[in-house]
Amino acid sequence: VLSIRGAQEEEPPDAQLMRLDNMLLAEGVSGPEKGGGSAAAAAAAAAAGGGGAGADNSAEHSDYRAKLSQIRQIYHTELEKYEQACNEFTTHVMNLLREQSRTRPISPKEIERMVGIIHRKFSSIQMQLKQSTCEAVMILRSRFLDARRKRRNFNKQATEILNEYFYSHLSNPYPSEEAKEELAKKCSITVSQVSNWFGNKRIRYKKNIGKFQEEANMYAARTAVNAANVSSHGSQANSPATPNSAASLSASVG
DNA sequence: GGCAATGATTGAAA
DNA sequence: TTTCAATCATTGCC
Repeated sequence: VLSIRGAQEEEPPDAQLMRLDNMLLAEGVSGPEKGGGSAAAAAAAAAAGGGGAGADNSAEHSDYRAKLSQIRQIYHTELEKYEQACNEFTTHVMNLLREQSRTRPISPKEIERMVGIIHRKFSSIQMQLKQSTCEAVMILRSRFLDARRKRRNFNKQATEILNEYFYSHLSNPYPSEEAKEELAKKCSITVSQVSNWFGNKRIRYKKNIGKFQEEANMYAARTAVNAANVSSHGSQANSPATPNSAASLSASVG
């Protein structure tokens, strides 16, 4: 009675095992040879491709699949090994008991108990295997999904647009949500990429203003030239920009 | 291969 | 929630 109660109180006995099994099945590690795995990989690839380009997605996808199938292979050979070892050990113990039965009476219940103990031992080992396999898959997935690993530099035009905004708003380089959306559209990047860029730019500029001085001068001059061109073309009527600031900027520079 | 530049992430602070 | 500051991971130049 004690042992039964103990077993029941030891949390759910195989709830964790079921969780592991479900996960391995979902990831395509323990399922049928092909199909489930590629589905999971495709889902992961789709999740990873949210950012931007995604043209070289198939290469990464196949890389992910290759690594997953490696994990899968190791998992299966290990599992098979344990099963074989379990069977061998069980028959070995059975033989011993059979031999012992010549010298002492051995009840079927005792044999059953022995087999149960052996199976429990081996299934706990299998559980460890499943757990470490799950961990390996999780690590693989997190690496695959980590956007830092497939970072691409923005193209020159995008960087120029962002820098232009930054240096022409140097006193308050915090674009509004609308401004971010517009910049994102112009640069063909996402709004969060714009936010990241400004976050990085602000902190790096602040940390080393001297290093960015040349760049700042260049963009200030360019902005001034643009402002001068706009005013010389007499397009004040359809220009929503504040004429005061533009005028003062162009006056002070040129 | 070493190194600086750069985009992304993370946790704390505002 | 947004921003800051530190850090990670990759890119690209030498």
